[in-house]
Parts: sequence; C-alpha cells; structure tokens
Amino acid sequence: MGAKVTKKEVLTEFRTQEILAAARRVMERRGGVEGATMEEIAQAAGVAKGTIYLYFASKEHLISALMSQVGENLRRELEAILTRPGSAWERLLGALQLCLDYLRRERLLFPVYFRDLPRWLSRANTPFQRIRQLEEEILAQLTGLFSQGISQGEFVAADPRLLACLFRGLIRGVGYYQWQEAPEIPLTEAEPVLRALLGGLRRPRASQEVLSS
Amino acid sequence: MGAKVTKKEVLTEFRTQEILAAARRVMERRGGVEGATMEEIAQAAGVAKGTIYLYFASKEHLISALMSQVGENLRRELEAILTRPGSAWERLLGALQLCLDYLRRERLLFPVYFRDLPRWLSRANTPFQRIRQLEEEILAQLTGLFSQGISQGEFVAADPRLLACLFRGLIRGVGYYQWQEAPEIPLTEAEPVLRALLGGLRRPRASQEVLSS
Amino acid sequence: MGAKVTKKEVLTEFRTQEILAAARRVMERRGGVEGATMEEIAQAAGVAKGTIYLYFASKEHLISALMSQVGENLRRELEAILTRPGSAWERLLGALQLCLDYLRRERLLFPVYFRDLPRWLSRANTPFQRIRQLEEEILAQLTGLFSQGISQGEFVAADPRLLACLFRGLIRGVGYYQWQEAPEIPLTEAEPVLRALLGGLRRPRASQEVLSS
Amino acid sequence: MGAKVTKKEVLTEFRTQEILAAARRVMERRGGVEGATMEEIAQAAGVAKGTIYLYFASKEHLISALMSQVGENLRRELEAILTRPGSAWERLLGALQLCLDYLRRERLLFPVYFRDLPRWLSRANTPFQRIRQLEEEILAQLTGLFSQGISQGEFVAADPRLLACLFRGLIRGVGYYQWQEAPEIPLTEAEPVLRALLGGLRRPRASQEVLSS
DNA sequence: GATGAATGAGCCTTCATTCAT
DNA sequence: CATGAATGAAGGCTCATTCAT
Repeated sequence: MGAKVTKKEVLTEFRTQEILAAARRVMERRGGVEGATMEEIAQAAGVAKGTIYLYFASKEHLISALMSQVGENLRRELEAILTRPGSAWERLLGALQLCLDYLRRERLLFPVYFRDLPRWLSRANTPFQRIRQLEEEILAQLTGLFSQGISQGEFVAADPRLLACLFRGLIRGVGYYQWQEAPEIPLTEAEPVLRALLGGLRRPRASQEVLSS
Repeated sequence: MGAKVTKKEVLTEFRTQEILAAARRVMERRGGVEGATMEEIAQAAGVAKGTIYLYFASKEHLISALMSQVGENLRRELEAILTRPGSAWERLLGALQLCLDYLRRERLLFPVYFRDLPRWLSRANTPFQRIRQLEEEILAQLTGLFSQGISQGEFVAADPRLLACLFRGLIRGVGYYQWQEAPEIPLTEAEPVLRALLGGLRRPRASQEVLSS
Repeated sequence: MGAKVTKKEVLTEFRTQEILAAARRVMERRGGVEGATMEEIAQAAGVAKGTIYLYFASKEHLISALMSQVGENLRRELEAILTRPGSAWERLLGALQLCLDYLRRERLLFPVYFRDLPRWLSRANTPFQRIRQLEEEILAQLTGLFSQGISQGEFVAADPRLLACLFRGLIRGVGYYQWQEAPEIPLTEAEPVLRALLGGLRRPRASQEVLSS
Repeated sequence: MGAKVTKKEVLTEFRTQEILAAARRVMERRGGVEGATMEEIAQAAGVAKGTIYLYFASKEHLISALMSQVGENLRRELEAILTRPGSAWERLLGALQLCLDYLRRERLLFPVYFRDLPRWLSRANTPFQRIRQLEEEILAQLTGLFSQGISQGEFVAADPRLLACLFRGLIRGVGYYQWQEAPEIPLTEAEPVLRALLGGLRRPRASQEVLSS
C-alpha cells in the first residue's frame, strides 16, 4: 500500500515536471506569459487542458512554480559558492560567473522573468510570494557577502544591501542587454568588462580613499 | 481668425496631453499595458472611450506616443551633455546623472518601458518603430562617448558599443531595482556606488594594463 | 422678403442635392451603404458631419431620398413611354430599353439598390415607404401595359401583375448579372436575348395555344 | 472504441448543424448577415458565444459554410438533371424546375445570398472562395446545356454563357420578386410564364430567323 | 483521475448621432 | 445656420476556467 502511494506520488511528480517543462517551452516560444495559452501548454505537455488544473490551481500558480524552480536552484548554487573559503572578491567573481551562467542557461525564460513576473509580484494574495521570498533570500546572501567584504576592508564603504541590489541590477542589465540587443554576442565577452566594473568597488590597498564625487 | 485656429490647436494639444497623462496614470496603477484598458484610460481622462480614438489611432499608437515622448526628451538632453567640453569621464558622469534623473522622474512609467515595450518592438509594422529609432540613437550617443574615451586612453580597451550597452544595462538595472525593491531608497544614494563601478572602466594613468581575469 | 425666402430655399435645395450626390459617389466607391460612413459622405460633400443632419434626419433618410430620386425619374420616363401610341409589344420594348438604360446609368448604385434597400424596406416606420410606393406605382404601370396587351390578344393569357413582376425581375436579373459577372459585357448584347425571351410571351397570331406544362 | 469516436463525431456534426441552423434562422429573422450578431446566433443555437468559435473560425467562416451547403446541393442535383437524356429544352425545363424548387426551399436564405454574399465574394483571401467556385461550376453546367442546345439547333444563336447568366438572372429575379413582393403567390404560378419566356429562346423549326430588333 | 467541450467576462474598435460653440 | 469634437452602444473575438462524462 505504501508502495502504491509512492507510485502515485511519482506519477504526480512526473506529470508536474512535464507540465512545467511544457510551459517553459511554450513561453520561450511565445516570448512571454501573455502569448502562452493554457491550450498550447497542454498540447506541449501531451495532456488535456483540464488536466493542468489537477496539478496547478491556476495559470498563475503554474508560472509561479516554474519561476520558483529556477530561483530555488540559483539560491542553492549561490550558497555553495558564497560559503567557499577565499576572499570576498574571489567569491564575488564566483557569484558573477554563476549568475552569468544562469543568464545563459535560462536565457529563453528571461522575458518571462523580466516582463511578466514583476506585475504579479506587485499583487497581494498571489501565488508568487514564494518567488519574492526566494529573491529576498538571494539578495540576503549577496548582502552578506558585501558586508563581509566591507568589514574586511576589501570593498569601499557602502550600504551592503545597496551593493547587493546593484550587483543584481547589473546582472539583470546584462541579461536584458543580451535579450534585447545582442543575442549573438556571447556573454563571455561581457565578463571582463563586468569584472572591471565590479573592480571599481574594491578598496585600493593602503589607501584612505573614500567615495566622493 | 488666426486666434481661432490656435485655440483649436491648443485644445487639441491639451486633450492629447490629457489622454497621454491619463494613460500614464492608469498604466502606473495597473502595472503595465496589458492591465490598462482603453475604457479605464478614457475614464481617467474624463472622456468617452471613443474620444481617445479621435486623438490616437489605436491603443498601440497611444502607448507609442507616450513612450516616444520620454525617449525624445532623454535623447535631446543627453545630446546636450555629451557635446559639452571636458573629458570623457566627466561627460560620462553627466550622462549618469541625467539617466538617474530620468529614472527618478519617470519612475512610475518604468514597468511599461521595461516589460511591455520589448514585445512590441519585436513586431514589424508597428507604430513603435519611432521608439526603436530613439533607442538606437541614444545608444549611438553613448557608444560615441565610450569610443572617444577609449581612443583618448581614458577608458580600458573594449568594444565601445558593448560598454554603451552595459552602461544602459546598469541604468536599467538600477531602475529595476528601484522599481521592485526599494522605492524608499533615494537614488542619490546609488550614485556614488555607480560612480565607483564605472570608475572600474577607467584606465590607470601611465599604465599598460588590459582587462584580464 | 419673398426673394429672400426663395434664396434660402434655393440654397437649401442646392445643399440637399450636393449631399445626395456626395452620398451617391461614396456609396458607389464603397460598394454599398454599410461601407459608406457619414463622415466620408460629409467630406465628399464638402460639409461637416453635423450639417448633413440639418438636411436629412438620419442616414436612412438620406439613402431613402437618394433612392427615391432614381425611382421618381424612372417612373416619369416610364409613364411617358407607356402612354405613347402603338402596340403593347412596342411599348414593352420601349420600357425594356428604358430600364436597360437605367441599369447602365445607375450601374454603380445598383449594389445599394440590390443589397441594402431590401433590408430597410422590410421594416415598418421607415423613411423608405416612399420608395416602396414608387416601386408599386412602377409595377402598376407595367401591370397596366400587360393587361392591355392581354386583353388585346397580343400576349398570352396570364396574371398581368405576375408578368409585370417577372419583367422587373428579369431586368433586375440582368442588372445583377452585369454587376456581378460581366461589367465588361455591354448591356446592348443582352438586349436581343431579352427581346427573344419576352417574345415568348407574345401570342402567336391566329393560334389557340395557351400556356401548359 | 470505434463507437466512442463515432459518438464524438456525431455530436460534433450535430452541434455544427445546430449552429448552422441557428445562424440561418437568425439571418432570416434579421434579414441578412449584418443584422445577425454572433451573440444572437449563439442564443438561437442554445450555446454560449464562445462555443461557436469551437466550430467555426470566424463569422465569415460560419456564413460561408452555410452558403456552401446550399450551393453544393444545388450543383449536385443540377448535374443529375443536366446529364439526363433528352433534348436541351427538356433538360432546361428540368433545371428551371429544380431552381424554382430551391427558391421555394431556401426562400428565407435568399436575402443573405443576394445581398451579403456579393460583397464578400469581391474580397480575396476569404473563406468564401468555395462559394465562388460553386457558382462558377453551376454556371458552367448551364453554359454547357445552352451550348449543346445551340449547336443542335434547338436554341437561337447566342453566346451560351450569356444565356446561362440570363437564365440565372431570371431565376434570381423570380426569387427576388418572391422575396420582396409576393411571398403569398406560390411559385408554381410563375413556372408556366417562365416557360413561355424561355420558349422565346427556342429556334422555330425549319426557320433561319436570327435575333434582330 | 483525465478529458476537452462549453462557458462568458472582457477586450479593442467602429460609427451614427448629438450638441456646445 | 454650420461645425466637428464627443459620445457610447454594439460588435467580433480570446482565453482562463469549469464540469459532465
């Protein structure tokens, strides 16, 4: 009997993932949430339209689950990098590389993340609170990193949370650039420039300089 | 007689601006183009639904006009700054300040700009080509600035267009940050950090260093 | 004072005709009533949209007046022909020629007459009763002609009103044909065939034949 | 299993016909296509508005299907009659009877056929091309009949296609008459007169007469 | 559980008509 | 009288969601 329950659970999990994958494909193809109809997602998943609603309460819940998956993974991998030994700068470079990797990997999902998610996040009572939470956790990880770096004298003195936000903003800016302007330019070309930019945050050794206009 | 024509023109201009302002308000309130219906825009403008179509041929034309207004102004002001005398770095700082000003001023319109415009830009035969053109012109202005800076040895050697894109990406990242995360943090606090980041692009005087990992 | 009133009347009449002519042009161009907007008619007439409503109570009244004009003329000319001396057959040929002339002349108005008028005629309390009346009068004229022809032994015995209706139906069929199928074929080619067809109604001299299956 | 598929197909076919019948009823009631809204058609069919779009891609497709049904049947039955043995005249009488039957049967659909179809036929890339094709085929059938009749000396010398068009025009004229003027007069009364008229096309035996004024 | 036919609220757009100037 | 900006009812169509089978 326990086996049977497990079997059913496995099947449920399988279907869930199948639908999520289908939703991802369709959204990538249609370039966003609005263009992706439940009908098309169902077809792509090889199930009937009504079946989706057995696994997800609504379209929003479906999208939410999809986005959460990515966030969950990013948070886990980011955690691994940030707890590595080494200087804050080295770990920041690791985080940069990871984020650029995600940009590359999830490139096609970017429009959804960028355009459609924000609207939903602004609404209360939405299934997207989980994503908001994940974003907050990721931001907290980065904030912790900058905090360490500042207290260890590696980075210039600044609000660590602001630095984290700007780092994330920078990554998003790159993603947006890649998405809108230059899908043909490999992100690897952007990495040195990003390093140079972030290098601007490093505190010159044996220097009393502070940020000033 | 001339006065009458002027009167009519003034009224038309007034209504046009009134509707644009209403559209802006509704989009801000609804968080994007999709959520803003012509009905609600009309109500916000204090006119009937059909009246909007006396001033704009379609919803797309209306949005297009709204976005173009902002782009037009930004381009003009940016041009003024970039043609000022001074070092490339000084002008870059000026551009930075201008863009941050725009972010502050057009803060509420940002979601529209960020999320909805991209989809339309990807379609041909759309009234949004004007905006695409404006974006390209602005990008060209920035590219020119970086180009000068590089050839004059002020900035590290890199593709100037990539730098321009990253600059813009950075600004957008900040805007996105401001929009989503910290409407309460005044952007003025972000400026020094942005300067520090951009400072990473400056070439150390009398140095042959190039970007390397 | 009397002169002034007359002057005004003349102007009113002039405007009325001008608007009617414009409506005709627009309907011809647009291929019917539905495609012709009051806006376009007003432009074609060189007046403002609202002005039309000073001369015609509604779009229906305008169309009605336009169609009545044609019917009025046809009836008058038909009357002239039918009161000419000569055999019923000769007068029938005269009527045929007249109707074909009208078809040629009013060719471009035919779609309106054929498609749009009928719907309105079927409604009560419509300004189109005048047209219905004109049609009835024209039909009565033709009925009278056939009636004479039958009583004088020129035509086979049949309900004269039915014959009149069929004659009209034949004309309309030709018009429809011309309109839909062969605008390039001059109607003159159809005339001999129509004569042959109508000749089928003539009673063979000194014959006792009656219509039978 | 086969039964299940059949069941579904039967249901689909049933609904399709049900909607077509509803559309027919509404158009008859409203006197044309323009007056018949999808809403009202849906109500008449006892389904929701959206349901229609499960069976027909658009309003035009719906109307097109309706008209094609009739044309398809007429063409088939006409073909059966025209390939019967016998003189051209006998077959022409058969065709006449068939067409009058259709006029009687489809009487209420006539306005649609007469008024609305023509406008659509003039547009390219429309689902109505099938109807255009049907019309052409029917006309070709009639043309062939006249062609035979002429070459066999049964009918006066004339362009057979013109004769076919006039025949069709005559039928339409009768239909139009019936529709507008005398729904109370049974068409059976019109048939002898039509025969007489068509008889005018017959070539007098052993005569060299040609059509002349 | 799975299905997919059915639903209907909601959207953008048109255009005959009105009325303040 | 003339104007034309403003109106708003109505129409075709979409698609997330429901529910009988």
